[in-house]
Amino acid sequence: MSQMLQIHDQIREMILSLDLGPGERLTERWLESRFEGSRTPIRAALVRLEGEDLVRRDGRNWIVAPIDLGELKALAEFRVPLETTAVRLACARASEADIAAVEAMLDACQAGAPREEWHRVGTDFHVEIARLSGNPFIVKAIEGAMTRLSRARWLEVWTEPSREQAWSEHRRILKFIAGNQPDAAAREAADHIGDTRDRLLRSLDEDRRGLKARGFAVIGLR
Amino acid sequence: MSQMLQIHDQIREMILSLDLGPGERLTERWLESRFEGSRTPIRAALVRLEGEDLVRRDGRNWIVAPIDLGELKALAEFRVPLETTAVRLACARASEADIAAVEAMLDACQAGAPREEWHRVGTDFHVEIARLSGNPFIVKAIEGAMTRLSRARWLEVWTEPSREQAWSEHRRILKFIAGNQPDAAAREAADHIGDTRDRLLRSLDEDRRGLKARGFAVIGLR
DNA sequence: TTGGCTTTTTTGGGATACCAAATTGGGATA
DNA sequence: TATCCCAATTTGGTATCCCAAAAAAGCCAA
Repeated sequence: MSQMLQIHDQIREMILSLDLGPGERLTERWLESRFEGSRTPIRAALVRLEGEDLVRRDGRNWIVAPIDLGELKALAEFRVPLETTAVRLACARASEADIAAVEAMLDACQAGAPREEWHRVGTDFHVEIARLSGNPFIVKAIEGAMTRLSRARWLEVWTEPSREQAWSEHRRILKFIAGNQPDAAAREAADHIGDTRDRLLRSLDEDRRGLKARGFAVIGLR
Repeated sequence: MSQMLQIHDQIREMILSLDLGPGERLTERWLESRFEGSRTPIRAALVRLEGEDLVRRDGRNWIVAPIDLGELKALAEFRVPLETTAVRLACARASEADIAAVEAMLDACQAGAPREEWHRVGTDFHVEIARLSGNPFIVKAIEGAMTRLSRARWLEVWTEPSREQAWSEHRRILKFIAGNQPDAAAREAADHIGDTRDRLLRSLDEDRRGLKARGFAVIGLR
């Protein structure tokens, strides 16, 4: 793989894991020394990351995209029609094997699993459901939405009960798809997205002092 | 504006106007001489265009993204839930002035207008409706979808009657939004997207010999 | 100390240099 | 004439180089 793609993936990973804080400035020269490559592949990686909206311009400078809490509501509003459509299509199109694979993914994440694992599976579930729809545009849109949500979900306290609730909601959605009950699956999916949004906003609101203390640029944080 | 953005916009325009044919190979050195800039800004522009899926990699080479007729169906399937949601939100949120502005845009395109004008307004209408929803993610998704449709619409015969029908369907959607009738607006929008897809596929199918003769890489063309 | 001014440094944008891999083109050979 | 092989060319990937603008650091005077 080209050096540029390696650098792109590494920076992306650092951003999504909050290793690079939201709003933090990135200089091409610092990245140059950090990744031991020249500016050419680094600049290409930055342009690419800008297209994914993980990195932005601030005047002439590069910054890690801040987290915008206002976006979280718009994002839920965006996801509802897409994911309800996705589960309906999944009912019509997904094979039993496809569904079983998603089920296995959920099973693999048990109570003792590390936080990173829960985080990843919680994102991947929605992408995989989108994939069951068979529509690549829906998949890409959900991928983008979940990526944008990803960092806020790290910030979420992500307590045991909220994990439990999300997990059981995922289960329920999948069950309705397996049972070919599109209306119920769609209703469940819409409820789940709304619940998740509320959980997220509530816990971020409770934790706002901690976020400021860590110096993260979180827009819309009172 | 930076040279890279100028070059990006110019290449983008050439692609969307079919000045650069779908599937055509682009070499960085040719673009260099064509735009009288060095490879640095051209390379950045290409990476950016790749993010918009207007340009792709073919091995080590750059090519203009081919047109995939199979995508047209998936694209309509993607647009329906988004645009029905958009018109519903527009009913709830758009001001009379906002709606009047879109109406004025339609009015500005009269019978004698050049083909380019019809093409542009036909795309912009959907983006502007999405904007009335107030949801930036819906706007961006619709922009992307309409961009991907754009070139296929040039290939469409785009006859007088089909123009007429599209125009009156647009009118009807807008009227229902102005009258705050979300259900009717949504039904109208869904029908319009389906009708457009059918018109497009039918006329592309009829015209397939002409497309091959022009050497365009059109995937899924029998 | 502080407020404005100048000088120095740093930064991103662009141009160019260099390389390795891939492609192309000829020409020798069967 | 067809085929194989090697040299020359072209291409994208990367590393540097140069520049103008912006930011930072001194620095002097009030």
